[in-house]
Formats: sequence, C-alpha cells, structure tokens
Amino acid sequence: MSLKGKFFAFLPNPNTSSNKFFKSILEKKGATIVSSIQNCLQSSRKEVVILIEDSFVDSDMHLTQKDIFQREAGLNDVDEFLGKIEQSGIQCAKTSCITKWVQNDKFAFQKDDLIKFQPSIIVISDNADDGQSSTDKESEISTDVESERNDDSNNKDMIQASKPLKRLLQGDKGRASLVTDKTKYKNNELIIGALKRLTKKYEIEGEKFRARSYRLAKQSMENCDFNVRSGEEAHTKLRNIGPSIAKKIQVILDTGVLPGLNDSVGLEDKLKYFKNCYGIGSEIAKRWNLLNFESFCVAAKKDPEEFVSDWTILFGWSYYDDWLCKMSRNECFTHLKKVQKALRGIDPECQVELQGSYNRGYSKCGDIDLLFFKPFCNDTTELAKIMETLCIKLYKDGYIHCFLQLTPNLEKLFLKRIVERFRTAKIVGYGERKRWYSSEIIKKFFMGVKLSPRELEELKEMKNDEGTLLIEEEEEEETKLKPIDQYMSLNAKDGNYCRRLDFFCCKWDELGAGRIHYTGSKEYNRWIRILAAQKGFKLTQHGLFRNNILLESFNERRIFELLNLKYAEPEHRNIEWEKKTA
DNA sequence: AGGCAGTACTG
DNA sequence: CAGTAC
DNA sequence: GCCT
Repeated sequence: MSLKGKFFAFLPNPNTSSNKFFKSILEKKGATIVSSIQNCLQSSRKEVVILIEDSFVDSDMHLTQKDIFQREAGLNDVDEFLGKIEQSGIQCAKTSCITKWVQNDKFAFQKDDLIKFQPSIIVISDNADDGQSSTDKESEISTDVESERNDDSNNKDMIQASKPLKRLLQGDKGRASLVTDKTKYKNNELIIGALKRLTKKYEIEGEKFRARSYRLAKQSMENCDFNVRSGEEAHTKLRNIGPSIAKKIQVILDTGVLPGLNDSVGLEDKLKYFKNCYGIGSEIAKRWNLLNFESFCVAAKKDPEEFVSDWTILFGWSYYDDWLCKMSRNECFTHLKKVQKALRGIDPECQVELQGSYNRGYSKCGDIDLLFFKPFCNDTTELAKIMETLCIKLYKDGYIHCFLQLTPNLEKLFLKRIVERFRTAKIVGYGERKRWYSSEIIKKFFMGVKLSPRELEELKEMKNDEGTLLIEEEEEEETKLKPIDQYMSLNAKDGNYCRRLDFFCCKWDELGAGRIHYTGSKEYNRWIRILAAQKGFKLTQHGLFRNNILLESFNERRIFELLNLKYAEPEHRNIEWEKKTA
C-alpha cells in the first residue's frame, strides 16, 4: 500500500503520543501530514483526509464532546468549522481506521468509516446534553469512567490503542466540566485570589508545608460548586480548609480584603527579587532582606562570602532577566536539534530527548530539559563522560555560555569566565579558593546557552506552531534586574536570550522511571508519589519499589499499571494534581 | 505527633 | 547538616 | 496549615 500524494490531518490534537506514532506510520507509506487544517480549508484542497481521535466519535459516527474537541483543537467555533469541512467535501474518519488500512494493506473507506455531519436527531440530543452536562457530569467524576462505556462491542476489533485514549479523554471531560462555569461564584473568586497570594507568599518565604496547605485550600475552593457564604461553611463542607484558613475566609467575606496580605506585599517583592536569581533560595533571600540589602550590588559588597562559596549566584545575577524569560516550543526544539547534532559526532548510539514542560505540551518553556541514555547501557559513568565531552564541544562552539557546575576538565575551560565575573562584581575574596569543581564526574549538567545569530534567524523563519499544543499558562508579570545591578548583566539586548539547559543522564534500565520524573510536572510527581506511598510503594526517578525491592523501572506504562493507574499522556500531567481522584 | 515526594549536589 | 535545585 |  502506498499513500503517496495522500494528505492527512489529525484532530483535535495532532501531537498526542499515539498520533505521533500514527503520523510516522502514514509517513512511512509515503503520505503527507498536514499540520494546519485551516490552510487546507482556504485552499479548498480535497484530497486531504481528516483523522479524528476515536474518543470523539460516537457509535453512530457523529462527533461528540464538541466542547472539548473545540478546546483541544484550538478552534473558536467547532460548528462553523465542521460546516466548512462539510462544504468542502473533505472526508473525516476515526484515527483507528489507520489500523484497518495497515492490516488489510489497503487504503479504502468502508460503509461506516466516514464521520457523518447531518445528524438530524443526534444534534438535538447532543446539544441538550451539552447544555446540562456540566451539572450531570460532575456527579459522575468519582464513578468508574469505564463502566459507562457501552459501545465497546461495536469496535472491539479496533486496535487497543484507542482504548486508553478513550479513557483519558473521558477523564478530561469530567475535569473540563468542573472547571467551566465556576466563575459565577463571586465570593469564591475573591477567596481563591487571596489564597493564591498567600500560597505564593509562603512559598517565597520557604514555608514549604504551610504553602502546600494554602495551595490545597485554593484547589478545594476552585473545585467547589456553590457560592461560599462563610468561613464556617467552607470549613465544614470542603476539604483542606481548617480553622485558620476558615477564619481568614470569614475576614475576606466581611471586609472584602485580607488585612496583612497587602501589608506584606512589599516584603514579598523584596524576597522575590533575590529568589528569582539562580542559586538563591528563601534562606539567603530572607537573610539579605534582614540585612536590609535591596540589590545584588549591595549584597556583593557586604556579603561577598556568599558569592565566593557559591559562584553560580554570579551567573544567576548576570542572566537574571534572560532566565526568567520563557521561550517558544520551536526554540526548545531548535536547541534539541543542536545538541543532537553534536552528540552524533561523539557517540551516535547515545540518544537525547526533551522532557519537562515541552513534553507536557506547553506553548512556552522556561528551560530545556534533556534526558540522555544509550540503548542497553547502564553505566552512568560512561554516559557522564559522553555528556562531558559533548559539553566541551558545545562550549568551544560558543553555544554554551556558562556552566553551573564543574568537573576538572570543564574548570580548565571555564575558570577564566568565573574570574572575570568576580572582577566585574568587584569581589576580591575568591582567590583563596583552589578548586571550583565538585567531582571528577558529574551526571547532571546545568548551563546557560545561546543560539548563534544564524540559528536565531532560521528560528524566526520556522513556521509557527510546528508542534504547538493548547496548554497556555497565565503570564506572571516579570521582575526585572534593577538598574543599580545592571553592571553585571549579560542579558540579551538583541533578542538573543540566554537559556537554561539541563542535561540528565539515565540508565537504560531506568528509562521509564526517569521519563516520568523528568517530564513532571512537579505537582504531578508529588501526587503520583503520594499515591504510590499510600499503596505501599515508593516511586523515584530510579524506579518503582516495594520494601526497597525494585519492581519496575524500564517500562513507563507498567509503572502506571502496577500503581493501578491508567496511563497518562505527558499532556495530561499538567494541572495542579494534588488530592484529585482517590 | 508526625507526615507533607524523593533524590542529588555543594560547602 | 543546611541550602538549593531538579 | 491541614490531615491522620
């Protein structure tokens, strides 16, 4: 079977792992994958086939869960969009058709393969369902999502891959209805805002667990489906709201503000200014604030020891603005390619892949997390050496601008720049230090990198949204390096930002656990690890353990299975996860 | 009262 | 061990 | 600060 000259597009989300897999199958058969359907519609190209994820097609071959579909696909109006497709005569089929084609080695539609657009009766029931679903579905959240599925018998010969997807998206449906139309509870909005600020305040102050309590309380309020009228009511009806938070809620409801919150904003901002710098946590921030420092410049003068003992702060200071600035997915990907290319020349068997927020589908990434592994290689020392060699090459190429951790070899290259930073900062005490490296071999590399001007140009010309998913974060207003501290700045003036790049190495046998760990999110890791602990397991980046005996570390899906969880695609590990499902 | 994720690196 | 980071 |  050849699919030469055939065009396919995936909806609603072309970038799920399964769809990536399907894409590669189709491409191998010579097909072309279309990334933007909008363009197709405009050019009214008819040979394109749209493949829709099975979970959005009901047993009558009509599109269901339109609201979620619209969101996942990033459309403004699904119905308008479907109208256009229908007019243009483009064929739409379930993604699982691909399996049939491959099995029969023939590209053809059978009678019931195509999605129908004119469902006279269905539309009505569909809409009616949409209208009330938000109330309906909420009560279903805790029930087993699988049990309500009744059309499985219809397509039981379809591939199994469609099944987890189905479950996944249904989980989504439940959540989606939870999140929507919650804005109407005015009191709650006010309370949530205050709790959010208190969470941040305690996070900055390093009160880890108190912050956690406020975060959980905030989440309870967000999931609350009635308008909270008193602190008492919140305390009795919601989880994670104890006496102290209940009292504060009452104050907010009575006065409209939480006294003390606005007063401490000044303190918060002062701590934040320091803490935003790489290498500075709550403790140093608090100490410097107590000493009445209001800039790095003063800190360097009056507390130079801190910089000498942890020289990475100097680079945190130098790249302060750049490292707070997020990059596009395209840029992230460009960095990966750059590293991959260099890696091929060093050890072609060694592999590297993106983790972190990129992997979870964010449209903006704060840093680039790269996981290194080599098939069948469990020798981290070997990997560490490959990575070090790679670092040296990339430094000499001018790509790596700074290291935040050193080996003797890297020290030889990099010492000059550290010394230069100390000079610029006018800190003198550094001479007594004899070595700047931590150990001979390091398994994690944290650094700052910049693309070359040429690569930056290429990036600009890259077509937009190559793999963009729909997950956007609310933007925080950024803190900026104060003018008085600018003399140390190495921040971009020409739009070529320095980026944080992290290398992690992973034993082949631990690839699954490593991927879960480094893909995150932080909240998701916490959630899943608590869950593991409750079931008597321990989950780390090295594997899933019971009584310190390793049960599984290589197979990501098996780890989920052992925990009795449905596999979650990275895109579904984003939301604040604590204390969701039981 | 003890727990809140679990680990690695640095001084 | 404390502090920071992933 | 909340939960067990």
